[in-house]
Amino acid sequence: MSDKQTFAEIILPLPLDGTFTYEVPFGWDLKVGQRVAVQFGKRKIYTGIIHSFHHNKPELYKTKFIESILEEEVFVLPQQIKLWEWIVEYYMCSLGDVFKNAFPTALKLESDTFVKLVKGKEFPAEEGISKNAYLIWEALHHRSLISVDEAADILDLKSVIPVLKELLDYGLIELDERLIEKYTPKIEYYIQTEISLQDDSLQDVLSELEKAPKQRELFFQLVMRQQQSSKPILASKFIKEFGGSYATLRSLADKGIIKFFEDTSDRIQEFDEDLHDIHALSEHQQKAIDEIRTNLKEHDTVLLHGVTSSGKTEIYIKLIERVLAKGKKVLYLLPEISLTTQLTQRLQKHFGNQIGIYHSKFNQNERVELWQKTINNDYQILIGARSSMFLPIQDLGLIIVDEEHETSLKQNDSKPNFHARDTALVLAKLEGAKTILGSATPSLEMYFAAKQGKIGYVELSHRFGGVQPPVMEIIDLRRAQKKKELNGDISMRLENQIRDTFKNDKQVIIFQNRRGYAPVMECKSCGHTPYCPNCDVALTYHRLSHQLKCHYCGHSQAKPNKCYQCKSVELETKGIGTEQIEEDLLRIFPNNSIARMDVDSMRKKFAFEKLIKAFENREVDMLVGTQMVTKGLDFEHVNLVGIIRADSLLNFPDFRAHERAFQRIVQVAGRAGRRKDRGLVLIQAFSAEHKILQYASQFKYHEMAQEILYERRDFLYPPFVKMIEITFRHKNRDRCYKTANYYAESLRKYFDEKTLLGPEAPSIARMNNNYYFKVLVKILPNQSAKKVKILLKDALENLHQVKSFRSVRIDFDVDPY
DNA sequence: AGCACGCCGACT
DNA sequence: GTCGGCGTGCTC
Repeated sequence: MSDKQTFAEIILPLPLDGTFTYEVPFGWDLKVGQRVAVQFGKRKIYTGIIHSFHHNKPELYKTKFIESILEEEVFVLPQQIKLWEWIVEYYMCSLGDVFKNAFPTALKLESDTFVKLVKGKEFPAEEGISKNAYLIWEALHHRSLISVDEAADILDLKSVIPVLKELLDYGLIELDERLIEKYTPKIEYYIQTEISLQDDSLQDVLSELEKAPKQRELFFQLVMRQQQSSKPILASKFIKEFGGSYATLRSLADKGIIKFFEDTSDRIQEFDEDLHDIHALSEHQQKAIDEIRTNLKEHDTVLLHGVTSSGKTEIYIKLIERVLAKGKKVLYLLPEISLTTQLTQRLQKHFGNQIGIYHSKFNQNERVELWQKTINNDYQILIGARSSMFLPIQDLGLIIVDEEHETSLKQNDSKPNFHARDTALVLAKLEGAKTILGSATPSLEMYFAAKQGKIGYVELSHRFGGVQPPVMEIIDLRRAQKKKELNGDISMRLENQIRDTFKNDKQVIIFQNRRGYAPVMECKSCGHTPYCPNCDVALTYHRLSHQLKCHYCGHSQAKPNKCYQCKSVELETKGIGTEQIEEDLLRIFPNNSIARMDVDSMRKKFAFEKLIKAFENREVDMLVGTQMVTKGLDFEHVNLVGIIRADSLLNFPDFRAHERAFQRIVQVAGRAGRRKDRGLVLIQAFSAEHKILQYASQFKYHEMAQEILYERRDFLYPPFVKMIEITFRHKNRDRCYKTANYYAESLRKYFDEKTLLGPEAPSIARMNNNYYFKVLVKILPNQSAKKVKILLKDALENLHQVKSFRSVRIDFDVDPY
């Protein structure tokens, strides 16, 4: 027994600041990182993680005792808690927010409240007690335990608490708070028989089953199977192999001929194919590896700038092998979308079961198993998107952040708003590990850091196997339009080239930056466009479902036949999306197989994998898609890539728009001609002379970077300043603005008009019936970001002194994307 | 985030 | 009157 443990600080999965103090029951011996159950508030019980121990009795409130220890094993490592705390500080969120995001859902429990009868009590005859109370009391005679939700159902009442409270006050019922374990181990059924081929009883049984041929067949097969190997036989697999059903096996079991037994099994399938070695590295690859190693002697981080098709994966594999040989582990981070593709398969073929993959398509039970296997050191390499950096990996030696420039590495939709690349650098530092950042088009932040010598830099500009870079050609849509060389959104040049490519038995990828059919509907006579009732955005037309949908709140309605405003029936659709391009192309190429790849068509499980297989097997000639087609796909026979309208990439009201446009174009171009034949990339654009298109079409990364960096420096944008965006949200527009304004005003004394901007209404000023305002703060290089954050927090506290400001929701987004 | 408590408007 | 809607404050 440890005398240190009088009080424990507990991390709870709630969006509240800090940890909570609980008393450790006498004689308990707890460990940091263990999962415990504690009561929080009047009755709720939550799972918490032990953060630390101390004996400072809190003066301001009474502590509760820890209810129970959920298991002996530790689920969270001390270094993970350190990382969580860094995220709290840096991204200005609460520890509970991080815990909620970082920990598998199935292991974070929340209690449900049940009620049960107090024995031997009569229902009081007096008046004043309600009829509803009686109904619940009645119901409890039929079922001993009723949850609060069920009670509400019984009474068909929304607020059932007052009724239960009544019963509670009379002492008729009592509350029963239960934690329900969400993770259930997977149980599988095995079959066996005692009878073997050599047994005399075999004939007896077979003749006994004369009248049940199915049972006889299955029984016989089972006997044969057992003869061959002593491995336990999985019932489901057996049925798949020999036909029949569970019912047939059951009947055999009922007759006592076979036996069922159960066992827990892994949900995560093992990789049981043969392992392959990678082919020999090229001279350039080997040189890159040597350079990386030299760089790693001086730096903790190296940026590997390798053009598409340069064979970065093989380089990673070699580096991983070295780390594994030293007994250290590897974390391989990449954008979600690249996870489902060929890359993971390639790594698996090389490393087999040493790899654990953490995937958003895994269900909660699978995630728990992966988490457990990770902490048990079952994997040497972990691959996953953003959230895999929270896995409990011990002895981390190397982190690879592949496609480092991808903006999806930053979490935007929920708290904490962390950037996986930047957080990975901190994790590496905490663990004493090295980091490799890889990209064909590095982010300007990392490129700049490399130029300044803060991180190492290795450039690999040779494509593997002497593959030539694709030929890039810009098609001026303005000219094509004038010359009437435009068929819908497809220029004659592109159309002809597609035809040629098909003739040569090659494949085509078409990139269009927008999903859906035609994003907005417009009335031809009055110009009216239907808007979302809850948000300030035009509704998007989805042809397949014949609906108008809002991408922001999920609202959908049937496509109108008449204009809402003037009742005209002449409605047209404006703007182009993937659906419409697909339709255009199907019209032009009716004899070819065309598939669409965007969020809408890839929603189903394995839809992505299936489509990629089909394209690889050349069942599909042409792929039309959004961003998705730009990410790390490797197809041998794609010779032509078409970009429908590059302008849509350039005209974003965002300071990163140009950088991203360049990245997108170069990435999608990288899908063309990855083998012997030289690829062709056709970029259609109205602003054909745009400098970014020029740079992209000539693969002039350094020039592009130089130019954009000058602009960023002049206009105070990252990487020259750090930015924090503060979002205000409220149902009442006026109150929202006033709060944001008060907040901004209170900070003016610390900033000038160039470093404190707003409040400004965002381009979508209202979402889900909430109004939004934003304030942007820029932190100059000579300022301490830490101090600015304290300033912002203090201003928030100050703001909360005013009552009417308290109901406005305020969120910080550090390094917004 | 829950949940209680309190105030207010809408109805069996 | 009572139900349900929301604003407000608190939770170790």
